[in-house]
Amino acid sequence: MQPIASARVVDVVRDQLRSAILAGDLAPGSRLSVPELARQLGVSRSPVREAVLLLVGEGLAVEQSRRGVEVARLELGDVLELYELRISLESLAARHAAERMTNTDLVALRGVLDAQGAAAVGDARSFRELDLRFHEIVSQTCGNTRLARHAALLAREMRLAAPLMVNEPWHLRQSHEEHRTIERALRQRDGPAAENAMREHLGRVCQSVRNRHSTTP
Amino acid sequence: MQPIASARVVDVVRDQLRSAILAGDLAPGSRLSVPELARQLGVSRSPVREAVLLLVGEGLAVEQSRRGVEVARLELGDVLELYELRISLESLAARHAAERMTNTDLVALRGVLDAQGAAAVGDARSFRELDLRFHEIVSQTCGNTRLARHAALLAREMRLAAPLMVNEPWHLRQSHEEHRTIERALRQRDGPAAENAMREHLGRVCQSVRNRHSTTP
DNA sequence: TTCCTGCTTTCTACATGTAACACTCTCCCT
DNA sequence: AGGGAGAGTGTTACATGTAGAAAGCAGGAA
Repeated sequence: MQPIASARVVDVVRDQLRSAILAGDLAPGSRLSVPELARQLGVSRSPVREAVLLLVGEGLAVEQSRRGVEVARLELGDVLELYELRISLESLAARHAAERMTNTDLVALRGVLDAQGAAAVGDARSFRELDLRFHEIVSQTCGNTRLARHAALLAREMRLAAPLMVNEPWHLRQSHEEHRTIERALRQRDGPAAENAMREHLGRVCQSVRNRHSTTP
Repeated sequence: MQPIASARVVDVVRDQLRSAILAGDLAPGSRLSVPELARQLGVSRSPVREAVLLLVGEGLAVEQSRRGVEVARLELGDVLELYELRISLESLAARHAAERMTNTDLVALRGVLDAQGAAAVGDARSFRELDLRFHEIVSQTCGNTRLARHAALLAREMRLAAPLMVNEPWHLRQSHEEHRTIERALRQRDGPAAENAMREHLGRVCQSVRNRHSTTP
């Protein structure tokens, strides 16, 4: 059996807070009061304080000096910054993943895409979930552990901006097709093709977010 | 006067520990015992514990589950990972910096390069210091705050690998010339040229590190 | 010698105590 | 009515207490 070192309270609290933030239960701008959270979670303040600091390190929360920590509020500019970074990092990851992915990884990736193809019709929530899984698999199999870690951080931080995303069905379907193109390149072990496909995919999504908000400010 | 919010003990401790690590006073692999450090620094364990966790978040230390935290030990593979990321991020930063740098920034950059040109002869330590400043200025003026933050983290983490670096005078001189090329592109506001120059510069440095250690393992 | 066992020491992880500070609300003075 | 003092509340930041676990060491058996 694997090491179950996650019996640590701080890890549990961090995961719970992260889930609550990403699910929207803790809205952007909410103050994260350590004593209050400790009471609600039934633990002492120490692990809560640590967990909150870790979330700050992940970019999910921001601390203003002496006034405590609050859930990060992402503007359009932040999302564009994040996309720019994701384009750079994930296209690099895709290139390496094409050379280093195992067949098991490819099967998993195909599974995610098939599920996404089935869900793509109107269920934006499931679609986004599978989108995350797709990008996560590519990033985590690139062989560069630091690249994987930074990419995961960026992807998570971006989830805070869910309300700014474009959820039109045709747009989701287009994303799905682009995912298929990326997967094809990965399966053929064509690094440059995977890199380009990933860059174009994220670039197009970024552009659509930008258009969406420049026309309806 | 500006807000002197940095009277916080945790910030002071973090800076001291970081300096000690980067200066080599705390060698890679050293255990960071919270009670011991608290005694030495004359503060309680709480801020020390927080500071240590922050350093883990920065990649300067690693925690093995339940066995505490120790200063990160960078192998050749880690350095290559870091260079790959830096190439990706800093070349992107250079492109944007070309468009967004102020004239004041350019003057500062030129100043760093002139100092580097004067120091390049045999003083590898000063040279490296100015190398850091050069890359820092470019990254910090790119206009993308997250990109700047991630680039700064990578540059700092890489300082842990000082013993693996190549310090031959001809190599330093070559780096300096490449810096000049980058600066020229930035001054001419030529984004793509700055991007390419940065990518080639870091790529060459990375390659020289790789060669150095594949021939003398 | 090598291996096992039990003790000792130290640390981590969590809990709790507390001074100083920030915000809010009330009430009084002008 | 409007503005400001001041109490009251809640928080942060740091200090300290402590159970349990891990590492190191000693000593004895094979």
